[in-house]
Amino acid sequence: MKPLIVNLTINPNLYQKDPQTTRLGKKIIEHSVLLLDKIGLEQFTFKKLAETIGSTEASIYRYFENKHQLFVYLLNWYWEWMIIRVELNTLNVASPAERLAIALAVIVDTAKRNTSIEFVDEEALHRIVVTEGAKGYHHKLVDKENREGFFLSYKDLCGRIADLLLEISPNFPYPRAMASMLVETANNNLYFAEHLPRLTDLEGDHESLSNQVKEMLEFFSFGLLHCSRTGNIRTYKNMLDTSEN
Amino acid sequence: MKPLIVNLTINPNLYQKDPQTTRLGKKIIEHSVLLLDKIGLEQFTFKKLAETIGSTEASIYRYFENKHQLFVYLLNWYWEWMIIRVELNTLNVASPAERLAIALAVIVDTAKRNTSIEFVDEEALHRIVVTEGAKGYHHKLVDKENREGFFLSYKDLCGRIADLLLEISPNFPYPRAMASMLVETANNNLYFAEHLPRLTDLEGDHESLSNQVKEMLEFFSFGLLHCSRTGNIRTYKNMLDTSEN
DNA sequence: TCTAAAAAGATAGCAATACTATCAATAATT
DNA sequence: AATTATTGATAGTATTGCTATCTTTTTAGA
Repeated sequence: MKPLIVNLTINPNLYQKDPQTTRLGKKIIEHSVLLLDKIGLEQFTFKKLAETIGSTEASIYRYFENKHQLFVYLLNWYWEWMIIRVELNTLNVASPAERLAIALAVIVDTAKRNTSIEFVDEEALHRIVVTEGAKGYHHKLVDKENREGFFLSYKDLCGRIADLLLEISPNFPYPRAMASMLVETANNNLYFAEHLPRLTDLEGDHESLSNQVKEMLEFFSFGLLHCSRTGNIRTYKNMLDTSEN
Repeated sequence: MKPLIVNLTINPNLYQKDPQTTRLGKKIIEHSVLLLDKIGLEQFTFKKLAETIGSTEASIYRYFENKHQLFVYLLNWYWEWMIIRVELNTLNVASPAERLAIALAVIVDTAKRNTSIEFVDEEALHRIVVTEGAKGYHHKLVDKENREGFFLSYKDLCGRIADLLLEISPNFPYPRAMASMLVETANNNLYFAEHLPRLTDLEGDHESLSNQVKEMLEFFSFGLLHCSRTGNIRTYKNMLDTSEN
């Protein structure tokens, strides 16, 4: 089946001129993903980007105020794409537990790709998010940018996962924290396995690794959702204390 | 009781000249913490730091190659301090579950402070770690820096928590991933509560918040440790599926 | 206490970064 | 074909991220 080519809506505060509307704009998106993947956010400059696409710094500044805005634009692209994939892949799935499992698969990128974003290398974009995504919202201007809606898509994505958690266990005490934890943990463990292996238990090639991360996230989610139905944490702690082997 | 003033050992690869040995070195540490807390990593420059301590750029470069090295130096300071606090506060505690609870309290900073680091504002340093810590190891040079031991302290800290998890439940399948998740989740939720509240369920003033984070991390840990003893995840998922609310 | 060495300060300079402004050339639309 | 939007070309500025050199001050040892 031909992948559905999706068109993403991005908050206009994230650009000066909508890059999706022009040839140069699309080239900027396309090659900024490739260049960021290649050299990383710190080394990335508009000058280098301009050189690789045969344009000029000034032209790129017409689309984005600075590299941070461009970076967050790309993050939004990614989050919006995740939302669509979760949506699409859970459409006809009745069981909320199954829908959660699908959402987790989408986030670690093991779900079958039945969507494609025009002119963007999705795997490169995923690597960028895994490697540097957190920089998008860890800085002194978060509050201002948050007010301007820079992180709406991320919050929406996490919100949908939180809703699934609640649907499964309406009394679950930490749906939002759990949702953001699952997303962050997915990315972190992919990153750690490659660069700081002592911070994870998982290893193997890309595909095997993704599957392991997915399994682990299921263990965390379904384990805790189950807990919140059956017992209370004080009890657990005491049980663990006394049944020492 | 007077707090124990601890002296921290930092990997020599993290500095050009040991800042702990000179007056200027100590001033650099002290004021880089304050300045980073105030203006953030992006705006922080050696020039500004030099101005605030009445010194010069060139002099600071004698201690640190660049601001990234200084930043990771401070992160190591923080991690080493956490290790010492966990160690000290769990010394005479027999129960591993209790020791884990203490470690979590130290990480979210609710444990009683019975140590102090000379000339460093610990609360400012903690805020820096919460806000920007992840940038220390999310970049293109991780592998090189990891080989040089830049992250040994972080891995050690997480390793100790992983060991506690295993001590409580020897069959727990993801001790390392769980340990790094707990540390990252602690920082993230403190950050989210302040800046992106939809990504967490917790709110309140600093002290109340820290306590809530601690409770949540206990819920996650003890809940999952319990799971790993009693059931298997497939079962949980199926149970959740069929016993719909 | 004098002396040598170490540390810090002062100054200069350079290449790269992060922009802004202006004007000419090209492409797209009507 | 004319008008408008888009891009390119060029220039320029302030800041950043360094390195180098030389002088002055501080420190430690004999």
